[in-house]
Amino acid sequence: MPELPEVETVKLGLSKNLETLGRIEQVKLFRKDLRFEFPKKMKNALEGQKILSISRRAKYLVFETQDYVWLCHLGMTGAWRQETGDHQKQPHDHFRVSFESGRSWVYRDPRRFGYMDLIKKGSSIVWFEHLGPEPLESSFSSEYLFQKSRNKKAPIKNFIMDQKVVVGVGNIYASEALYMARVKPSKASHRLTRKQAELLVSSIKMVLKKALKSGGSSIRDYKNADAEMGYFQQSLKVYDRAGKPCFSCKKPIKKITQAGRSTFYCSNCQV
DNA sequence: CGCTGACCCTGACGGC
DNA sequence: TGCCGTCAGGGTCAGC
Repeated sequence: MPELPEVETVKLGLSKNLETLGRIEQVKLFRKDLRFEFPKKMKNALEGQKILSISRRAKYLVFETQDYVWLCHLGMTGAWRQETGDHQKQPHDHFRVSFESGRSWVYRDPRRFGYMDLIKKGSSIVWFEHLGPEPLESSFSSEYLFQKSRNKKAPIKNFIMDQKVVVGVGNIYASEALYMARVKPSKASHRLTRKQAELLVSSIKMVLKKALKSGGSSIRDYKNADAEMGYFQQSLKVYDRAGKPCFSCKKPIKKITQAGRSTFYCSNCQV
């Protein structure tokens, strides 16, 4: 679930009525680790703090309190749930913060590929040090991608999924953007033409923006348990459509494996 | 340097 | 019905 657009949507959801949340009254860890151990100081440090803002960098949620930057990466299956009053712990609930207002946030993550970290404000955030530009910011330009891809032999799909190149392009949107730009995923990055770099950059931006727009509904749907399907079926042109006809030329969509991940493309439309 | 495969973990799904 | 293999949207790392 946690594509960049969904992390953004989670951010917006948690940001609602942030000013009426009040201080963090209690932090509860239901286990000692997710992908990594929770910071030892986490509970003590956060209790009494107030969440001042929520932002996003790459696929990290960034909670700013008076004294700390609290990071949360959702991994593959991480999700936040907002609750009011008393609630029963559900399977795979690992973490809960309760606020003065009586509201609480519960982190659930079946596969536990997510993680959290707590950094004293003013300290450098190591997790962010080697991240490339945000895909929707102007610094991610065709000129940037073109220059960056010179002398890189890696397939273009791997290249755009490399967080040092650009953040937030996941496995689904990599395939989708390459299809939109009509670029073959296996193409060596350094062989990308200027024109293709332009098309690819605008495709990445377009695909993410479109997903961002339907992101809200995707999250609502997600809670309704069956709407995730609807979201996928409506918006994805190649992902998970192996063997099905290309919407443009009707030839069957191909599925290959690159760097251990599935890639979907049209061998006729993409060059 | 770049690529593959293993790994972290659980659940869903399809085939038999 | 149930068991088993495969795969999943993220990311890192050793090893070739």
